[in-house]
Amino acid sequence: MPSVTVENYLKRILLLSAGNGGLVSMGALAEALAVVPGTVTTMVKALAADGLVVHAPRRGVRLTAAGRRLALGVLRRHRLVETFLVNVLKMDWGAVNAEAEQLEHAISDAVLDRLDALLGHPSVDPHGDPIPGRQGQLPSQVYATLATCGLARALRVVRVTDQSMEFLQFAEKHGLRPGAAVRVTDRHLASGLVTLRRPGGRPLTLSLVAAGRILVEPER
Amino acid sequence: MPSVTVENYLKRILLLSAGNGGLVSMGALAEALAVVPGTVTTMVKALAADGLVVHAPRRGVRLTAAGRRLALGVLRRHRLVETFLVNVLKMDWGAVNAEAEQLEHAISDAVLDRLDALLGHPSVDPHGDPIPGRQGQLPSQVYATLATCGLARALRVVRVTDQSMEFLQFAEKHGLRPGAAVRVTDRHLASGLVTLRRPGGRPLTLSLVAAGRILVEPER
DNA sequence: GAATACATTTTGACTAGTCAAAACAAACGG
DNA sequence: CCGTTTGTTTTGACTAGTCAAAATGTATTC
Ligand SMILES: [Mn+2]
Ligand SMILES: [Mn+2]
Ligand SMILES: [Mn+2]
Ligand SMILES: [Mn+2]
Repeated sequence: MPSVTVENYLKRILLLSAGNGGLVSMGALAEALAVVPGTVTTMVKALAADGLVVHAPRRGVRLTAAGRRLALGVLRRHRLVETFLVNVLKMDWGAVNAEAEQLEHAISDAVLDRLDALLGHPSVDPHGDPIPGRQGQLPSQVYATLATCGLARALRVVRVTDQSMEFLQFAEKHGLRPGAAVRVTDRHLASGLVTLRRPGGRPLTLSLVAAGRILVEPER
Repeated sequence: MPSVTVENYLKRILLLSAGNGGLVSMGALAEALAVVPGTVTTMVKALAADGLVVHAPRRGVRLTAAGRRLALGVLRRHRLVETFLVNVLKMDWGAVNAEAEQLEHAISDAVLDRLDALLGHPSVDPHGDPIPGRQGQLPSQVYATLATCGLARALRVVRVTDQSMEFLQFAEKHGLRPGAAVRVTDRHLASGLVTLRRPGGRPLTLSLVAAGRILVEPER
């Protein structure tokens, strides 16, 4: 019963509220939703009137419990759909975000439950993004990134936090998907470069910014 | 790029234009779309301005080639989605129409092609409704119905042309799905009753109207 | 502590889609 | 034929969502 627009706003607020204390600025929201800031102000006031968000004027917006519940539902649909598209339909993991952006609004609970069962109740999507549970549980473990981890340690990629097709295709090409073994051989702050090595692969150099988008955990 | 509303209008016009010479009345369209007739008149004028339909005022509306092309695309998505929901997700064939009504607007060509391949390029959906081809080919074979076929002949159900959950569950319960063997043992026009027999099943009586919703062909 | 810069909010306008109710045209029935 | 019924169109109003541009508030800088 919430509109596609409302679902997109709520999901986006949820995703952006990770960084700050849950407060999302109008500007960041406008940018992410590709609308003009004035539009966001207007919509956020409407969402606040519906009890889905709290609007602190000139400071930002945060989800209420009800808003968060809805947002997690959308996110669950999004990530289960992505998992389906990759695992069952064998689509490219760089393409599925755009597809799921539409499908997340068209999947009923009945279909979602069947999909979830078909996929074996996965806990993460193809990018390693955690899939919220049916009751909205969202495990939020903190991981190191290739920009912050220790040097020379045996690591495993757990998540790639960049939805852009270019980055994902680049990562895929170099075997940097969740589960892949990797170790950082060198990190040079002045030049902003990180060098990695994958077992049986050529050394790979990328920027600190890019490295920061790849989350890792110590091997076993 | 056509909106959900436009897609629904075009698909509905296509489905309703079967009966007449392609001309659909405003009233029938309004009824089917669950909007008021004035709304349909307004929308149809907008569709005509976009070259998707031809509006003959006070006579009706018909699809242009462009409109028909779009409508067939929506119908293809609808019926492939229904097939997926029944064949892969094992959903009830009475429930899938409502689900597909939403999903038909959210499926991209890329996803549709994969789905089509996964399903083995089916030519009909779970109700026996023909699935338009990628280039919009729509086989329109004419079938007899249980209300019009010959008596005592060995028949096979090919299609059930009623989307309502009640009818479909009723049909399912009595084994009347596409492929099922059946023969009409008696037809009584005065009372409007048709009696059938399925091999290994009890005799079943239904109204002429209901019988007319079940299309059949001669056994082999 | 002003002056300036930047983000946010407000205002006014626009589009898509809808309804209620009045006006209208065509068909029908006596 | 002429009045009545029926379906269609028109009119006016409303909601959701959006943008452009002006107004406003808060931070930053000197
Ligand atoms: Mn979306
Ligand atoms: Mn993802
Ligand atoms: Mn639909
Ligand atoms: Mn069907």
